[in-house]
Amino acid sequence: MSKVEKKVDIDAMRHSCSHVLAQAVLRMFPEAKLAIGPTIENGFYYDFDLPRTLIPEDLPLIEKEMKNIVKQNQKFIRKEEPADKAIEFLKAVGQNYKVELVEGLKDSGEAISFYENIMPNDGKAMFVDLCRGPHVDQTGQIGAFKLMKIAGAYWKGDEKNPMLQRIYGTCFETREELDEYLKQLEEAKKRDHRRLGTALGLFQFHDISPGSVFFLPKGTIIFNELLKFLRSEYRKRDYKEVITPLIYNKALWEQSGHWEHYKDNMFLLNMDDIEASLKPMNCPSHMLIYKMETHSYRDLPLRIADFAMLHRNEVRGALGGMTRVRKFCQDDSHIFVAEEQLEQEILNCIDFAKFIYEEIFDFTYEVCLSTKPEKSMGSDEQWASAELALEKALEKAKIPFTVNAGDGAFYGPKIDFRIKDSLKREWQCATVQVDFQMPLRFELEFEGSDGKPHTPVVVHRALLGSLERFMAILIEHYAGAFPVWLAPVQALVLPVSEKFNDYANEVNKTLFDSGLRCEVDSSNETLGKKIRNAEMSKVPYMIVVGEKEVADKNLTVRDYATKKQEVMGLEEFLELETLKKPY
RNA sequence: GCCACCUUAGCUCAGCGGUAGAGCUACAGUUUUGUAAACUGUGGGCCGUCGGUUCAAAUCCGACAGGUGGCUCCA
Repeated sequence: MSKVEKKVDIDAMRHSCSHVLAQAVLRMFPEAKLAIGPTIENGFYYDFDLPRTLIPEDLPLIEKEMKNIVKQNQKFIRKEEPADKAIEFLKAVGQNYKVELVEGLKDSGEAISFYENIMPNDGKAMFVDLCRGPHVDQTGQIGAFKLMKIAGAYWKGDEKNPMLQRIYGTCFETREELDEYLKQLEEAKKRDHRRLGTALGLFQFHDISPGSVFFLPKGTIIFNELLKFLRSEYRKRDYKEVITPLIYNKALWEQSGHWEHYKDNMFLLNMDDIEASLKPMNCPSHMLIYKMETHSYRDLPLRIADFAMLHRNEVRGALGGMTRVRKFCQDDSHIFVAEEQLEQEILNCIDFAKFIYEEIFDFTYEVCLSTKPEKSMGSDEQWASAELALEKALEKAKIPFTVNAGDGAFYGPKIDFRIKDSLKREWQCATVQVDFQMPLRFELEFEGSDGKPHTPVVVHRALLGSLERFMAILIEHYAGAFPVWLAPVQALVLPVSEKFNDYANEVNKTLFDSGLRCEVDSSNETLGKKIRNAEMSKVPYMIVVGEKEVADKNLTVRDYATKKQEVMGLEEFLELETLKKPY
């Protein structure tokens, strides 16, 4: 290969690498059955049905075999076959998963193509795989790769199908890029919210209540600051907060339809010998609240907000950190509108979300519009108008979005805001959903200007989503170094030695009285150690006081973000722009 | 729920058939410190739980619990 050779297509290279993986696995396990092996972000995977389960020690052996194949510089040759011949061939070699794939393709009219690997010198056939391509020309063009992990995966992603063994790999053009990527993964692990949560004393989990967070005092501060911020916005945006029960007679869930659709995910209990449950969501409670009074068109939009804790009995395997929990709290609201107010209200929600995501937290996010699923309630006209309302609002807000056809809730279409965690996994945070069904089920009404009863439309919306999940993402976003308004400890006063403790306490009291969350580190440690401790707990401001500061009645302020130190007066410090809250 | 792996001191981890280890933390003393680790000493463990194999189990096997990575799910 010459160095001036045109850049290989990275996806073709990764896909070729997955074929090399399959060939290597087939060498080790001739009876292996191949499923699919596509490229993914930063790499590829391949699913196999193998005679035994793989162990982690297998990966280096497979990798070694792969390196041999790359060294042989086998050629990739594309061949097309009629579907019948392809099936006949695949059946002959016992590749039943591939047979199934071709059968699925048969009627699509798509050409059935195979890629064969042959030795460059004698043309000896080494491996052949059903594949759409494209591939690189020769295995020698595959750059640096590494097999990452083994996982189980259902054939065609359906849990009724047999579970296959999936091997994940990563592949880059150069060794340097691969190393850089592996380093990035290491760095990402350092900002994992579970690790930082423990290191910074924010929260813990306990075996005794899997899937539920114990917020420690410092984590509780962050949680409550988020609530304070939201409440201040609610005041401005005319939301009305309510407090609702957690336990409900099952009759409520029967009325809402959850008993039928969601019972398996609810924690059931007994109340006065009646089946009851902890609420997994707030909607029905708010329908009840709506019905507690009569409503005029003048009341609408009526925005009911609730921070009630919700319990969902998620299957154990789905739990993970604070991103997927059993007990959580949403910044939930149900907005009751007249149909003609719908589009404007959706726009209000989107503006609110945009304000939070962009101006307050500076997140990168992706927005997705989910439309009518197969199983749904309501008329096609209603769905179409709701989908149109969501689409128009997104366009007006100038938010780019993708459409996820058929992924809406059974009661209406929705807009999701998704944010990636440190490991690049996407999590749904904000959601804005239109619902025509719940108002009908609960027979909600308002009196129109015509004096007649009308049915309102409900907008379900949560902007942070679950506060637990949002906090997890915030922790990773800031790598634990929160903006001052969220920081559990905002300033730490560090006396240079015991002699200056009095002055330190005096400074601390002034800061404390002005509302700052501050502490004095009067431990018997060197200043260097105190700085180190403060740095590790990511305190935004370290205020050093010693002989000079006592004499000049001022402070030396070390800024966590900039690592710079500046001498200033107490008043001056309290005036800092960064100390201002967004509420 | 499914597949794989993991679980040792408050935290991070070593030990992997022969009487339980380190660093940090905690506590006590010395030191009085000027911007990322002062020094000395002392604590601290049913080696996740239960069962099995063995003369002997943190170590091997099994079950259970919890966690992690995937899959499925995620109103």
